[in-house]
Amino acid sequence: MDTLVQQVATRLRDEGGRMTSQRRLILQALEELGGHPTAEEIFRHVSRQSPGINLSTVYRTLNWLEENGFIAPRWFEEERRRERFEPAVQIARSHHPTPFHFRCRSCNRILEFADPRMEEIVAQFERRSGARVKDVELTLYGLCQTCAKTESLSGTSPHHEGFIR
Amino acid sequence: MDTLVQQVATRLRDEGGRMTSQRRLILQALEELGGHPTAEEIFRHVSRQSPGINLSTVYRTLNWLEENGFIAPRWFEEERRRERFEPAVQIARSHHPTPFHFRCRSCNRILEFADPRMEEIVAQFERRSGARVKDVELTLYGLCQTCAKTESLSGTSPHHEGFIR
DNA sequence: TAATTTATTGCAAAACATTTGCAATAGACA
DNA sequence: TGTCTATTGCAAATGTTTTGCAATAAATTA
Ligand SMILES: [Mn+2]
Ligand SMILES: [Mn+2]
Ligand SMILES: [Zn+2]
Ligand SMILES: [Zn+2]
Repeated sequence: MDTLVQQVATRLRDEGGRMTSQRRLILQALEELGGHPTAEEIFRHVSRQSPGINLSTVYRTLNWLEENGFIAPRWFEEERRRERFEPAVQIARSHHPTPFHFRCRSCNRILEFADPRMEEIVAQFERRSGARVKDVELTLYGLCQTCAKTESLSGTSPHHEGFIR
Repeated sequence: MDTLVQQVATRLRDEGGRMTSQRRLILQALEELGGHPTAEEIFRHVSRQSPGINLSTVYRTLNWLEENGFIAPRWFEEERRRERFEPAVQIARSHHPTPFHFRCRSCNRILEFADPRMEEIVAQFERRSGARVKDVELTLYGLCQTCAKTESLSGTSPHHEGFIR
């Protein structure tokens, strides 16, 4: 049990599912793309290998992978309707390795980080509220190092290029 | 300059806009509803007063209020497409009074909280990454006190009622 | 107060991301 | 190789938000 495809195949077999060529391609796309690709991006990637594949197949597969803990979706503010799926690099972990994100409002670059102090913040909230916290979503928005520099040079934001998506 | 309607009217006048009966109703709805209403909920609320009002008018007004810093949108995970607007209780502040949220996955109740330690977490991220952080979004998900109790009594979640929406 | 200007509205249609019903296809297993 | 049925492709539906446009009504002017 090593590659993503194999792990998924095993889980699939356990519940009477089938490993198909489409699912194999989508899993490879997740590994090759990394980062936080959208369903659309994954679709375009697999379409190069296999032009016949359908967008709804991508959605169905992504949903199954999510329900089975292989990937996790993320949402970033204005992108109201776009889902970005965590790469399936750390498989079968329900929690993200470095769960927190920073997103540059100028170039859309995403940085990941972790901070042990979050744990105490959550613990205190639980004590005070009586609630039981299962998941934590922390996202910072602003300008990445590169964009912050460009910004300060040219006065009011010239919306420079260098986009990631 | 005291009520929300008056503040908005002033801003409107400053930029050649007009205070309409529809906008007045929507602003009253924001005050009366409080919490984190959706566009749809605001629409239903104003429709009771004035059945002729149109959903797109609600959206257009909400967008204008957002662009002008009177309200702020929030997104909560699975509700992929629903926007919840912060009430306009604290007007003309670009930052939310208590910026962090907890949302119960069982009853959808939302609790708000603040924690001064977040500031140091953000500051450290800025130092290490070189990025400039403008906004912080922290959302916790889990079970509120009430739902946590019910849950523990009855074994596997019976998805009890008492919904907020 | 009436006329003028044009921002705003209601309406219907479009946009956009995602889901779903269904008949055809193709994995898995005997 | 044949059987069973999970999965696919396709087209249509869904749910939310936006947009074009002619009609309406705030605000300003005469
Ligand atoms: Mn990530
Ligand atoms: Mn809030
Ligand atoms: Zn940047
Ligand atoms: Zn609850």
